[in-house]
Amino acid sequence: MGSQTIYYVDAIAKMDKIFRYLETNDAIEFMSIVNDLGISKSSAHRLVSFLVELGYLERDENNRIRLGIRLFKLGYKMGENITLIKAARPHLEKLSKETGFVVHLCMTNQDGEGVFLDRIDSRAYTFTDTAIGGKVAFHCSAAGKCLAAWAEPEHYKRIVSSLDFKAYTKNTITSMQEFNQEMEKVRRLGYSTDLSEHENFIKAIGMPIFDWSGKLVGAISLGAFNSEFDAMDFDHMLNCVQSAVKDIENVIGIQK
Amino acid sequence: MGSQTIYYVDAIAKMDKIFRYLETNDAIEFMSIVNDLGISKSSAHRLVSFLVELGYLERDENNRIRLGIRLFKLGYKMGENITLIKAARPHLEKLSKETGFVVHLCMTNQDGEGVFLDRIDSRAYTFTDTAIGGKVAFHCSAAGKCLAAWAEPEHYKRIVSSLDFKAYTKNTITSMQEFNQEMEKVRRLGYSTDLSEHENFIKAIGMPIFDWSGKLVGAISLGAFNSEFDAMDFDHMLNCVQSAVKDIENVIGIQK
DNA sequence: GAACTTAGTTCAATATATTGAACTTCAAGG
DNA sequence: CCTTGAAGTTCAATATATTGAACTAAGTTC
Repeated sequence: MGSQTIYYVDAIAKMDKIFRYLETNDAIEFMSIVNDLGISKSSAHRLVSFLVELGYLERDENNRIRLGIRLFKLGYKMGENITLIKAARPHLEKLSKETGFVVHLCMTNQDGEGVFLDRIDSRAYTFTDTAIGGKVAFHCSAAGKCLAAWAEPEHYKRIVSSLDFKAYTKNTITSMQEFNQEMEKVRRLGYSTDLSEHENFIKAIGMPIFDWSGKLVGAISLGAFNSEFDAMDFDHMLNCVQSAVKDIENVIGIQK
Repeated sequence: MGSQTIYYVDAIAKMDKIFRYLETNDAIEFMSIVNDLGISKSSAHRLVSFLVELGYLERDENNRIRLGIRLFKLGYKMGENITLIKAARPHLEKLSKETGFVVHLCMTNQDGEGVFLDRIDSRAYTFTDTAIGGKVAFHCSAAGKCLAAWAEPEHYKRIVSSLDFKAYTKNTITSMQEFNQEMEKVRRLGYSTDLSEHENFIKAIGMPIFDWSGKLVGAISLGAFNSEFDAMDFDHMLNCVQSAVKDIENVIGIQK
């Protein structure tokens, strides 16, 4: 799966362990770093204290450890480098407002993986399992299918070879044959669907975003709980997504 | 000024140097890490390679080094912990739309410093010098004045003792006496102003945000170029800012 | 194609960080 | 008021990382 580690810097690896832990836990106690992450007390203490000094970690009112504002700052700076986010944001918000559904923006990162770039929550709820910056499944998500379907040939090969076909629901695509058929269908229709293939209670439509040269730059998806999704006119949803994509593509066309 | 370094972890300090460098430079060459940051080639190479493996850095098409998606992800996660951002966002956008001006959201961090949390650019321009996560000046910015004016007594003392009274323009407050007078005025009026005190060509109004218990949680500011600012009715601006603050305070009141 | 420059690699001596064990506080719970 | 556990500190032996120098490879410039 992941590329094997060739390089190694101890303090960085430990820091990364702590950050990973803090992605699933808002705040942790110092001793859980020692006990759960297997870092010795003295070096953990030094490392954490230094990271707090630099702002990468913070201590809350109960002296528990949290992610620090430095990461917020750097993450924002990183996000500014991704022009797609800025270009898409207002149109994703409009799309979410029009439909009341949850909107996701995704792109392919440099390692060829699909990642979530942005999410607009619906008025009523949010999908908490789609972490911004986190990975998008290619075989069972609407946006992921688009990223795969219009990937460059060699990239497509890499995607295909990396598929694990994990069956999240009974509708999940679990074979290469099914996947290739689905890809052809997506390319033919110009959009993708996720019909409860990742979560039993969620359906979604996905559509690719191309730049002026016709290169795939990302994909958006519009998702909702099954009952809501089924209750809405499919063509209307499709039109809404389509026009959001058009708007985004126009903005991208303007900027360098 | 800054708290002196007590703890130190070499690899982390080097990483921080690189990140700092990448805050002002979108992409850098490997040798500039060696030459400009004074990190030895062999350890720089190992460190950078490992940080790239983990996703904290990325290499672009020209093999230059950039901030990585991992920081984006962690920064987003960190931002989610700051509920004020989420609560305020839509109302800041509304305020920006109503006035056409640039809106900033600020709060005090755990070290007692003022930091920018969010910025809504106007249709026409953006203030590129206000980095999200960066520091807000207490003596020469509209939002910073509010953060100071309604700070808890011991916090206020700390703020006052940390003021350097750097004179950015001829209007900048440069003495303790002036500053204390200004603070009293701000408290009396219920809002603050920055009349070209930081940038010669920019003016702004600031207002504090309180939670249900009356505790200061942040401040917003509405800024524009002098000509635009002067052209708009002051009371109208004030009303717009006021109603945005009210809306934000209502949302904060609802959530825990 | 000769001369540079950047990037990446290797190595042994040196400098630095890690470790666990032992100890001190401090606050909470019985 | 005694006990417990989390948090923080210190230390010397051990393990690990850093360093600069020397080298390869690849790309650029003149």
